[in-house]
Parts: sequence; C-alpha cells; structure tokens
Amino acid sequence: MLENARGRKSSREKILDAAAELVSEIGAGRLTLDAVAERAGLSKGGLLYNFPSKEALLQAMIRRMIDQVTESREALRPQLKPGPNLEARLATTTLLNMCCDGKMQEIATGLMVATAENPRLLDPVREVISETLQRIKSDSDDDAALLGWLAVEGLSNLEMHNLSPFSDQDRERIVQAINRLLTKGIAS
Amino acid sequence: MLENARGRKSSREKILDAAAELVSEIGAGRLTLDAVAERAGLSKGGLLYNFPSKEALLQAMIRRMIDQVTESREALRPQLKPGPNLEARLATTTLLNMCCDGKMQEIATGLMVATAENPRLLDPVREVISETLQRIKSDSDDDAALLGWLAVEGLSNLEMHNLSPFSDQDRERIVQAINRLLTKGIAS
DNA sequence: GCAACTAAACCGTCCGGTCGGTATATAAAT
DNA sequence: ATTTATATACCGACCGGACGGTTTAGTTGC
Repeated sequence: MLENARGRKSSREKILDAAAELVSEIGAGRLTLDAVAERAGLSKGGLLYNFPSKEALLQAMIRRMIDQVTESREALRPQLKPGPNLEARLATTTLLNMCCDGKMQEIATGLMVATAENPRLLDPVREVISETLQRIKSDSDDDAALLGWLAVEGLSNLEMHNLSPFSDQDRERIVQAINRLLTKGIAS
Repeated sequence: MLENARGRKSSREKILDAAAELVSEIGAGRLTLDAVAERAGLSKGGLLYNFPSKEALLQAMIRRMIDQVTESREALRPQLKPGPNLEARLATTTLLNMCCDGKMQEIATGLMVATAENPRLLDPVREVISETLQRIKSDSDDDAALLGWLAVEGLSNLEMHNLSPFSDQDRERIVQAINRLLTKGIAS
C-alpha cells in the first residue's frame, strides 16, 4: 500500500517521509507545514488537502511508526527459534535492529513531535507498550525478560536522542549481555 | 542556595519552578514566556530581567536538573554500603528515587523542552551521561551493571512520558530484580 | 542611588489554517 | 460528438493570532 497504481509514491507517503526527515534535521519544535510541504515537493495547500490539520499529520506519523514496529516484529517471528522469553526476544531484537536502520530516527522524531505538541498523541503508543508488556509477561518465567526489555528501551531511548555514550564495541557487548540475560536469567 | 537571605525563594527559582510546572501541564511545545511569567508571579519584564532570553531560561532548566541529580546521588553515597557495582547502584537508586518524588517530572520536562526547541541544549546532558557511564564502568566487574543502569533508564524514560504500563507491584518487582541483577549478576 | 523589578504598549516574524482558483480526468446529458 | 457537470488533487496568496523580544516610564526596598 506504499505505492499507488502507477508505482509512484503517494503524496501521503512523500509527506510523511518529509516530515520525519525534517524533524530529525531541525528538531520537533520547528516542524512547520510550510517546511514539510516544500520538502515533500508540493504546496501547503496540497499538504493540507492530504492532512486537514497539523495534528492529523502528526497522528499519521505516529500511526505509521507503530505499524512499522509491529510489521518488523512479525517479520522477525519466524526467524527466531521458539523457547523461553520468545516475546521478549522478539521485542528487544526488533527495537535493536531498528536502531541500526534509519528507521529508529523516525520513531524518535515521531515521539518527539508528539511529546512537544500534544501529549495526547502518545495515546496509541501507550497502548502498544502496554500490549507488548502483556506479551512479554505471557511467556516469561522470571523477571529477566522484563529487565532485558527495559534495558533495550533505555538503550534505544538514549540512541533516539543522540545521548548514547556507547562505542560500537560497548554496544555489541551490551546486546550480547541482554541476550544472555534473556536466555540464562539472573544469577540466584 | 535555593533561597535568598530572607528565606524566600529567589525569583530565579520561582521562574524555574513555574517553567517546569507549565511544561508538564501544557507540553513542551507550548511553553511561552508570558505563561511562565504569569505562573511565576512576576511580569514579563521581570522574567526577561532574570533570563535574558528563552534559550537562557531553557539552559538554566537543564542545568538545574543536572545539578539536582548529581546532588541526590552524592547525598545517597554515604548511605550505601561499599561493594561491587557501587556506582551503578548509586546511579540507578538515584534515578528510581527521583521517579517517586515529583522531581522526575522536572527532569522529564527539561529534556522534552530541550529536545523540542533545540537539540543542542542536550549537550550538557550528554556529558553527564557519558561521565556516569565512566563511573559505572570503573567499578563494575561484568555487564550486569550496565544492564541494570540501562533498565533503569528505560523505566524512567517510560515514566517520564507517562508511558509506563507497570502497576505498583510490577514496578516493585522490577526494582528488586534490578537490585538482584546488580548484586548477583547474570547467570552463567 | 542602584538593583530588582512592574505595567503595558508595541514590533516583527512565524505559522497554522482558509479560500478562491486551476488542471485533469471521468462521467452524464444533449 | 460536443457540451456540461462533478470529483480529485493541488496551488499559493492571504489572514489573524501567537510569541519572542524591546522599549519606556515608573516603583519599591535596601
């Protein structure tokens, strides 16, 4: 559904791409409709034709970002071997993979805009997180799964805001440690 | 230094308090000088007398928030018994305690404003985080310390944005699990 | 007499949103 | 076949309000 019949990206997609790019370049508080329109290659009128208000645009950004995470997770599912903490491993691996693509940037920017403009825009995110917690709880035996998930949340949050102090080696070690935690648990 | 000679809060403090309150009420993107002045109980002129620009106000918010975290940590230091992962235990406990006070809100709001208005405002935060990592590394034997710290980062980030899906019992269990992780490590 | 304001008008810019108009395509009416 | 109508997708000038910041003239308390 990302492309219309002619194989060209729809205006909606171009606009969402442009908005995500812009936020990561100039910051969430400086996102303007004019800038988005220019970047997307259409007029402000055209932009507002596709999204009747700035709020509608932001909602769409959040929605797309959520859908992408869900898609990635489900695409990953068949590649992981079943076992304990499967849902936690899925959730963490998905997030960690997205940090490496540019996609994480988009998640970050969406969240930043939402936080800046209108905290209510985060409602759908709240829902997804709550659902993820349920999934993780549903097939985890101890608290290691929760800790691993939280650690990934922490790491990705740092990376979102360009606050991560970790070198590549650091990060690699951390990822492995999280995997160990999810498969072996906390020492007793 | 929070109060002036007469025991009354200085205008600067009142202004910073007002700004933090406002952000958590109306969102980072809607913070205006007029609103801050009104909430702080002085005129716009008075506000701009204390902070010559909005940017200066935001910088001061970030600075105060960093100082509060550092102070809290050092106040906690004599109360923890020495041992492995002391720095990690300090860092995590400090953050977790602040989540319970209202103080966490202030940290959150500061970060939100900074992210929204001007990513450069996060520079001092980046520095503090980097320094914290060094501290944690300096006295930890394995990766458990890093994981515990990251988990707390994740938890507090969720709580900052009111995204935490955890009940009080959940949270309690998680805190205990983090402590176990920091004292006993990952199973081998 | 200086620091720390108050009060209120004002300026310039930015920005979300409106609105009249346009181009193209497809369909309906004659 | 030609006109007329309708829908879609878009353009871009413009409006009005918000907001950061300035200025000015005065006030209060040490």
